[in-house]
Amino acid sequence: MDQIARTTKDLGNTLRRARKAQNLTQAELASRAGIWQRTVSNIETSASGAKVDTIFDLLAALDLELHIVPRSKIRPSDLEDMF
Amino acid sequence: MDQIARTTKDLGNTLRRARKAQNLTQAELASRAGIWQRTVSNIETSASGAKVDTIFDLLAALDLELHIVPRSKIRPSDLEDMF
DNA sequence: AGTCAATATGATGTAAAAATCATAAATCCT
DNA sequence: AGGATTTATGATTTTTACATCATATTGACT
Repeated sequence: MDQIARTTKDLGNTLRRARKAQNLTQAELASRAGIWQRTVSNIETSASGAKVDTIFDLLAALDLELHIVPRSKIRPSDLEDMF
Repeated sequence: MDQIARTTKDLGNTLRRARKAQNLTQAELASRAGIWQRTVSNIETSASGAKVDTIFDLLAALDLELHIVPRSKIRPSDLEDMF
């Protein structure tokens, strides 16, 4: 169930889900990541494009990391619902 | 062999490898992605933090996508060299 | 409905990335 | 070594995110 992101919208949605899954408020996450609640909100709603560094701060605070993967690659998780 | 990125440095290295694997020059990639060779160079060398939108432009031009994954998760690829 | 917590958003100043010009430096090829 | 290609980088302008203040708005709970 790992999340795919191809746009900032995807990324915002994924970050929001991850945050909620860990029962964090935007303010709590922001303070952990060393940024502002305002910025978390902006990123989650894709109100503005973010900087990569800010995203990495958030990912670290959520114990997540990025995997860079070929789009066409068929992944095991895709096969699961294939039949 | 999918690439993990936790920092902009990781990301720059990965993007450069992907570009070379596809035999593209920075200028070619830049034009495909609708950005500047200068910017590709900056990102690959992590000379400056980039914007997420720019990264997504590059990833799309390279037919790559991001997967957001828990850091602690043990992946099959990790198991491969485990014994 | 009313309260409290959480999220969204207005405004402004600053910092930094991208655009855009250029050329220098490094790499590759024969 | 020399020439061509590729990458790095200097300088300036424009654009935009982030910081920082604040408050409005929404959502949840009793």
